[in-house]
Amino acid sequence: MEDEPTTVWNRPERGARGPAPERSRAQITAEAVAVADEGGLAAVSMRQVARRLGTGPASLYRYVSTRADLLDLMADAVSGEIDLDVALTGDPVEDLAALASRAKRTHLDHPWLLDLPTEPVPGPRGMDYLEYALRALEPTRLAHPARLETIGLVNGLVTLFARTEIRRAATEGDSPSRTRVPGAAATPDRHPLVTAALAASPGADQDTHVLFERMVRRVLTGLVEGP
Amino acid sequence: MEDEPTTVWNRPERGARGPAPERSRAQITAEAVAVADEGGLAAVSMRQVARRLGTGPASLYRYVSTRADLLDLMADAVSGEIDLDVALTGDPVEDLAALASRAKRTHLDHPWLLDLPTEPVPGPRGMDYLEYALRALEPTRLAHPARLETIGLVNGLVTLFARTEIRRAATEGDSPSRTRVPGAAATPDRHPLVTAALAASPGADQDTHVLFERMVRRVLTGLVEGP
DNA sequence: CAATACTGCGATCGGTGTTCTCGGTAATAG
DNA sequence: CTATTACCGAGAACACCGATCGCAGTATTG
Repeated sequence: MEDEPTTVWNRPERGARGPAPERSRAQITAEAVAVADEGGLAAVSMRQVARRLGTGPASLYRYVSTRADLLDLMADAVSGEIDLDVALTGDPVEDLAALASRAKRTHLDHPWLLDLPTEPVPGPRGMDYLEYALRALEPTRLAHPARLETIGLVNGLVTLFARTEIRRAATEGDSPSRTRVPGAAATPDRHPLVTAALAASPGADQDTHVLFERMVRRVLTGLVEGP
Repeated sequence: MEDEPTTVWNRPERGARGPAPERSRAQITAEAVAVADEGGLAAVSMRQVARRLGTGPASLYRYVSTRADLLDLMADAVSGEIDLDVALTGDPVEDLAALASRAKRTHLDHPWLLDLPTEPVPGPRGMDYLEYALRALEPTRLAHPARLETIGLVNGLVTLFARTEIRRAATEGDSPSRTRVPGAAATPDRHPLVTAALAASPGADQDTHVLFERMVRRVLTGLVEGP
């Protein structure tokens, strides 16, 4: 009936009694991020991270009560890479669009962010991000819940475009005829439009980033000054 | 240099030589979907599915070359639950919005869809869906790549709203004070706007579905008749 | 100083995806 | 009609995973 707090963020980093811990959450998190950056999220196992830290898997559980906790820490750590020192202009659309751009950049730097099993519980860095976004929306007449939803939607657009850009970058290096992966199940008679559309999109057409910017601005203007 | 096709969809379901298989991909997929529906995606293990089919884990690899294949099959199977027999009206915005609504319904019926590690490779059912969406966009003057991107964006909105609705439904049954999970790392002094916004969003405000419909229509009108 | 509460960590448990192998079976080739 | 060939089922095993337990050692508290 009186169980412990459920997220990493309200569990104390360490107790006050025993010997000083030889490592810190930040250190472990940094190592885990490094592992994920080079080997993908699947490579982030307790054993792997422990090995790179020169310790045993069991020791990590002094700092983290589960693997999911570690993933939350990782997500929050890279959230801290988003620059929040950019001054706000006062135009909510412009400010949020710029923020979204920087957030997408972080997703491209750490593609494993999109593989996180469940949307991570925001930590202090994520809260800073949210606070910044809310400050950008301050000039608005939106109700408070609507502001949160707006930010959520922008974040959704970020992950959406980040996903397509990452996929595009990953498919880029392969031979074009072999990597018809998305059209594997397309049959020309049953799916004429699909085959036509797939055939007509060989080049990376134009920079998806400008499409992203335009999209975000359009959605934001619609939301901010609409009803 | 000459390796086998990489997706389930172009691997033959069975060979022509040996004894008839005792099961089919469809049967295994159906069982796996059932497992996921009641136990979440984590419950879908080869052993679990095999046990429910009354066989051993190794046998499943006659039908599926990896667990990821099984997940692809599952995703495509539930894609088939989206009704594609609804006649098109000729209004792309209206038709795509209606389609998106039905797609979101499917996501709510199978919440594990959002937990899929990577966006699954579309199968025949997914292709039917894509073909239908492209037919809806036929009256448009959009270029072919732009049509695919539009559909991708609508799908993104579907997953986005499905995620929030699922989360809301899951959090609904808990006591309101204990389940302040999202605000676990919010500190009132450092994040005044966040705490204010979180405090002001207790009720489920209004139906998110109408917000979804409005959002999709707005985005679509902007994309379809804009440049 | 004694009690206490912590840390590090080897050993271990139950579970996972996947492969090997082998006996049996059905379609095909000669 | 027989021999070959390619397939199917499945038991056993491998390597790895997340997580727990218990114990020796250590710093803080009373």
